[in-house]
Amino acid sequence: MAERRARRTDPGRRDRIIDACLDVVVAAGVSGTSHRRVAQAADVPLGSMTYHFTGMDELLREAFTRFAHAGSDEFERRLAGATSPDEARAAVVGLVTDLSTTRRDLVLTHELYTLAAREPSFRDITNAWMARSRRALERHFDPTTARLLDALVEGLVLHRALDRPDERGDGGPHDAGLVADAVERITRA
Amino acid sequence: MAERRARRTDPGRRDRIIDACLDVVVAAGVSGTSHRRVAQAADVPLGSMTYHFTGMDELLREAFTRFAHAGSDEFERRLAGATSPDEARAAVVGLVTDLSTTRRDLVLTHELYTLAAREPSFRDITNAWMARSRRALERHFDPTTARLLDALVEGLVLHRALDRPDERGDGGPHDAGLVADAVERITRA
DNA sequence: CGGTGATGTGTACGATCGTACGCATCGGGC
DNA sequence: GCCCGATGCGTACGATCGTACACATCACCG
Repeated sequence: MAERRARRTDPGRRDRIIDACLDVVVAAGVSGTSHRRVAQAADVPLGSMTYHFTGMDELLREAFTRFAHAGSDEFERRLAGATSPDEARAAVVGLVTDLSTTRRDLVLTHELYTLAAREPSFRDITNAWMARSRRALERHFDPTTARLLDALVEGLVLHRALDRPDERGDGGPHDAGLVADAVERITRA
Repeated sequence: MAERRARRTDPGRRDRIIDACLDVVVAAGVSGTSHRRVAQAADVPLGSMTYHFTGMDELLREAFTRFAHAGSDEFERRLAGATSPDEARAAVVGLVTDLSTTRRDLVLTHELYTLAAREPSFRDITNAWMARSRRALERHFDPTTARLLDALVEGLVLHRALDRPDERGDGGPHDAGLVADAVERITRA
């Protein structure tokens, strides 16, 4: 089997498993994620699962760590472009309205929070994420404002996400203005 | 078996199953919740599960509906006592600092959000919850402020909950003041 | 180029899952 | 007081799960 042998030395197999794990979580939820399903999604043999990871916990931890890093990066990237308080405010509004807008991000974020609510090891991931967000905000706002703003963003994203009854709705046309209003109120202290 | 027969006519068996379901979800997560575990926790035979509920989905839906109602009730109860804007503000601060403070509430809330993020039928539950919260807030604040306040409360509760590295920490002594500050900023428009 | 240790895989096992369905049981009508 | 339809339960089945472990395969060294 040439195909089989080709698989043997496959760098990035671990990476592919991690990515596939996130895909499966999006599709089936953590509760529906199994070694077998991830293996199939990543197109690797079942044995590879236990070879590369000690169990689902480790796999999920790595997967969500990757997801959180990507989110943090985007968060920082958007804020880094701002050179004035007004631009920073606009960037924050953009974060709420654009970011975490896909169903994928939404689902993964909540799955992560749920895990974090239960297990401290996942809370480390969310804590690191929050710390980075806050640090990025503190480059533009005082610490207290940064903290409140961070919480506000979290709540707004969450509400925007759950508010829409259908899958594709965009929360209505007034939303951008509403978010801007909120950011304004918090930051204008 | 007298014991067996006594079980036959057991009113409130359904209720007990629903309550036990929530307990199991807290302990093991939705992903670790099975008919068998809930049956054991509720001290009912396995067959009762499929007799009273068509499947886990229906059971979870009923359980979380109950949970959401309890949360809504508490939310309204606290706000109903306020007779002035200042008292309403204080009530909101109390909501953030006291409510959703237990590990149980925290875990259940996020499990619910996670389900809502994936399935519309659970989103109905969260939508109803949010609608009631907003309506309660609108008795004291204008609609826009109510909406923003609702989002802020959500974010603050979440951050307070995840912030603490250990299980029992209380988020630090400055928190009540911080929350009051945030509420002040949002409502003083 | 042949041997060998490391690397990765296939498979089989025991546990646990949801669910279907035959049967025990009981309240109410005659 | 007895039967019978409805109510609720016990059990068994097939599917799926995680995991262990013997074994195939490859890179590398002598």
